Amino acid sequence: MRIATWNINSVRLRLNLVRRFLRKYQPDLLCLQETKTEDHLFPVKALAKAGYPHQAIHGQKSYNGVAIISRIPFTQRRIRYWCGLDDCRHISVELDNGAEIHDLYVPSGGDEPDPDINSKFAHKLQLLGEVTDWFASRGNEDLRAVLVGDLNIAPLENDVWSHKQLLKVVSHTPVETDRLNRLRDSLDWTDAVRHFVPADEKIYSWWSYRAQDWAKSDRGRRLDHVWVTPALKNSLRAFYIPKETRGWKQPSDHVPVVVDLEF
DNA sequence: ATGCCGTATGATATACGA
Repeated sequence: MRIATWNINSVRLRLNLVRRFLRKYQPDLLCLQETKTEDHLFPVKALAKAGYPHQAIHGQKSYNGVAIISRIPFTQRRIRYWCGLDDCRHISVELDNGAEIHDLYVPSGGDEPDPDINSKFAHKLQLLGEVTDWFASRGNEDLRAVLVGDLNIAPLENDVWSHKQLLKVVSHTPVETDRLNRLRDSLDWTDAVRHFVPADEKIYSWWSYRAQDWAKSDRGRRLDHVWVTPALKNSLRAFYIPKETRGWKQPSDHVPVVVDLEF
């Protein structure tokens, strides 16, 4: 089973890039974030025609939005709401084998890493806390679950181009990485990419649009993640971060993260 | 680290991303 996650930054604008990725990497499931479209405008038919007829979508106009498209069927589709908002940041499906796939889009958090003066940062921390409590509340060592998405935090020193220079930049501040570690502890999740890549090796999934030459400056961050519960840890087989998608015409600023599981 | 780049929208400026 191959699972992919991609913050697409408008699924309608980048439909052709999605199709190109699907053709080239053949994931069984693709979890999208920042689809930025209402459900009735989601490209249901085009993606079904591309081989992904099973779709769970939860979007709104302009902002956020998540979707799971699949070539294998799923039995359940659920949405969770965080911070009392219906702002389209979560959707999950359950596969025939009982595994849950959770697609999550964590708020970016604005510019100032202080919840007292920046409500976006407060929202980010609160949402992480609620997600942590929810997963912890359903803890069960047999739970087979995969959590993917744009978590908007680069937790390790080598998840950013300069640990020292980003310590006070939202996405890599200690308060955020602490909260993400607490979320990881909620179900003893395994970070699938770091399962394969040693902690001293730099690896990213996002490069700013603002760099003149994203590849040359290579000032990236690893904001997109695939985590698995202990019951699936031994099923991890491989990962791919198809960096070339960042160089495609009119790209997303995020690239996909792809994980192969044998189950 | 700051960028001044990219998305969306009853839009020609503004909010948001990170």
